[in-house]
Amino acid sequence: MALFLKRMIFYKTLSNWYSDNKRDLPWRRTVDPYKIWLSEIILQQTQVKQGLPYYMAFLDKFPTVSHLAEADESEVLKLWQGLGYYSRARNLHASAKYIAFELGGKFPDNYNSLLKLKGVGDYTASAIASICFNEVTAVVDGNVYRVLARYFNIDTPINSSKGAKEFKLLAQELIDKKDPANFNQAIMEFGATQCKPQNPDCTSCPFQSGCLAFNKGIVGELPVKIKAAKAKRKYFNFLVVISNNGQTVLEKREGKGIWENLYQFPLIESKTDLAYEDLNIQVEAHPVLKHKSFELSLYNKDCIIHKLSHQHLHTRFWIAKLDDVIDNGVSISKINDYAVPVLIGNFIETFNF
DNA sequence: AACTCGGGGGG
DNA sequence: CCCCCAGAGTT
Repeated sequence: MALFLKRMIFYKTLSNWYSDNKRDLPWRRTVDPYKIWLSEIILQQTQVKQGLPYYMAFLDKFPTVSHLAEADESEVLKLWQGLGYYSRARNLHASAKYIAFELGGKFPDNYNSLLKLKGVGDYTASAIASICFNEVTAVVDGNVYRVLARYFNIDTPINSSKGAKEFKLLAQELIDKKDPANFNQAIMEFGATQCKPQNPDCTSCPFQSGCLAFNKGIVGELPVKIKAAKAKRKYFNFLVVISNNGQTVLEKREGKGIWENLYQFPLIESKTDLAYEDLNIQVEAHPVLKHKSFELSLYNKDCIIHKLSHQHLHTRFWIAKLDDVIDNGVSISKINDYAVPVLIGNFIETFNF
């Protein structure tokens, strides 16, 4: 009985707040599972402001799951360029093909079926199932962790398996069974715009009297998170070849690491900062320059430091102007057709080919 | 359980 | 420098 009442009050307060404060976002004007799915994948670890233009561009180019399924992966990656976490794009495309060609175009319509899609985990399956199909499955994203940790004063680390279970269970107890779609979206919106990570607006918060963290003065200490390892330094030396017939060399990144299936200039990678002389020798001896006559120059004397969550890339670009043609080159005039990492894209934009 | 996977923005 | 973001997959 106490739980029932608590739940009632929580949702009443939340839904009132939401109806007064919700942003008008394009994916709130539809329950088309394809569009909701697309929005959820784009918004994984990505703020609305950053993801919004990509959502519009994807729907413009791929209005339905069939359009997406029939595209080449290279097209999908090109449209995803700049958004990061490129496995999302590869998995999105793979799942579109699965839906279009193996499920006959019928979009999975429940949590368990949705979970079978590549790139769809507990959060995304819950979001689509609740928003599109009114299934009572609570979402637990970064916003929900924060709101619940503060309101209920829970200090279990949110990025531990214990925390994941605990918060999922709590959210599932709190969710409004009559309107799971509205509950899920409301609690996330509340976390995103009011119960923010920094400087939450507690003075105007409708949950203030019931919020355990506020009443103990520990809002800033919650949620608790296990610290991530510090970023590692790596040293990237790219070889920008320019042939005498307007071509350069781009290589597709293979394998499991960062930027899988994106393109880059030939790369010499090292864990330590090699001495200039050693580097120069390596660049000159690189396979793509073998048996060629060229003039080598270092584009940036000071390293460009490209910062990612888990590694800092200290980068130099070497320009090799060839008095020759090259094998397997790509026209510099078509360089913008290739999906490249931001680090490469910035160079291409700045460098005057 | 720990690690990997991007890039942008805020303090 | 630190933090976070409508997380998921791999080891």
